[in-house]
Amino acid sequence: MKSIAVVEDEKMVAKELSSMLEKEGYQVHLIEDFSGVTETILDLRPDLLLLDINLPEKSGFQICREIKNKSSIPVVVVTSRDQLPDELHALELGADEFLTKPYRKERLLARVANVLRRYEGRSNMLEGPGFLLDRGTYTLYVDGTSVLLPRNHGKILESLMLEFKNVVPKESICEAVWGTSEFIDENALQVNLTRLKKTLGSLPVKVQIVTERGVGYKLLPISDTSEKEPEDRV
Amino acid sequence: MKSIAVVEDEKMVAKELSSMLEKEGYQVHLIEDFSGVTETILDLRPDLLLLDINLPEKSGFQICREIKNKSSIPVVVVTSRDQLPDELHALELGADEFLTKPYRKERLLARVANVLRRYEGRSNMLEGPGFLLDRGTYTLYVDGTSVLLPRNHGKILESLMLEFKNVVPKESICEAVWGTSEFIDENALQVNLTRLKKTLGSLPVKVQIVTERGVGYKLLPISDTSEKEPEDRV
DNA sequence: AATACCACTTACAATGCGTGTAAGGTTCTT
DNA sequence: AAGAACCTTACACGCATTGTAAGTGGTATT
Repeated sequence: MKSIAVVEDEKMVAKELSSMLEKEGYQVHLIEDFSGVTETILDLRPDLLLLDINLPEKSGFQICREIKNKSSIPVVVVTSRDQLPDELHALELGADEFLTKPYRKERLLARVANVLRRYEGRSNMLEGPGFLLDRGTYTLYVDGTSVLLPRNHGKILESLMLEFKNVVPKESICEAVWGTSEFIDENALQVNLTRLKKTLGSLPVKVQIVTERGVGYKLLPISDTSEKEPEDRV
Repeated sequence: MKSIAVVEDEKMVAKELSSMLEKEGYQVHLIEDFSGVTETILDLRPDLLLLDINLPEKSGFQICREIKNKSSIPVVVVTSRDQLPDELHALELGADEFLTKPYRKERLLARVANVLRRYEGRSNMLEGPGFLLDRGTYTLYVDGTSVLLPRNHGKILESLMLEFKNVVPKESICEAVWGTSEFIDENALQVNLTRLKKTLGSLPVKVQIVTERGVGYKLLPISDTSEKEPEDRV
């Protein structure tokens, strides 16, 4: 069952949306506490986000941007003002659909289904800056072409992407690659990491593996090697 | 440069659309002869189709359906009637976007850009009934999962998909797999074909390799083994 | 019905890629 | 300056993919 997070401040509308979507067979999460919306949504990991732009506390645009930055959850933006700039802005921020209130029930449902269908299959794709990683085959999509990563390279990249911008301890990576088996050889990881680095370096990928001496590794956007990013979250 | 095919019967509108899109940097193909529109479009292989629903000779819906059946060209549907059923119907037929006239220039351009961006990278994907084939790595996407085909299996499937439903002579397949080099061994193809057949058989793919005795092979949708399909096109 | 041709199956050997191991070099830190 | 952590390189093993070969099965034509 697909789950949908709904962010909407007008309670009446929220209720209506909720029941409409539930009747259609979706699992709905109404979000009414707007402090820390973004985190709430990221924790929920819904299959889709239905987002009102006009919120009391925080701009819907802001939320959209944050969600799109930190995840690849599809976003459908809803607004009461039929203002073109809003729509363009939302699409710029990565929104996948845009609807104006009042909307017809069928139209909304059709759009939602459309977006979900569009993202279908992309479910086991990890999204990075400028590239996609297929978690099943470790096919890397970058710049319109595709490259096949060897399984272990892929697993390493995968575990780094899952903690994007955060340090992943070497033990975690080993566990991800060889299963929870005890440290076979730390060097094995080392070698594979180097190989992966070389591969990534030869591709137009806007990302970089940075080693954190004594701890592990992290994946960073290129031209952002500075230490300003929050990195003390381990 | 992205190319866009425009199907629109009102000449004024067509001209306007055309210049608008060209100013934006697209290569526009205006289609004004509506006999054999579908073939014209398929021959053009545009990156996107901008399609008016209300046409004199043929229903836009029909065109949309045909294009979506025979290709994976993205379709943006435009209509003058703001009728919900139209929109739903279009989306059902696989249209990617829906716009009502009169539309704001920016909105249309934004939608077009959005759709094009969405299809980016999918450019080297071949689409079959219920699955996708990445022509770069021969990753097969089916039913939400992905499988990696060996290179030669992939090449064979690729050449069959490019002539979907039509017989591909054995020589053509050999050429596609081993280059134009002379028939190495017809048996090699035989063996690989069998292996590919087995692989496909073990996947939830709605497709089937049928051998055409003395000629070659063809790819057919499953539960359509009958001989009614046009197969004499070689 | 028999034959000849074509399609299929199976097994096996070879090639190549991915991988881990080992040894030695480099960089960082104290 | 020394030790620790990290990196590089080379090599050998193993598995998947592939082509070869030989033999079986099916079909069409006479």
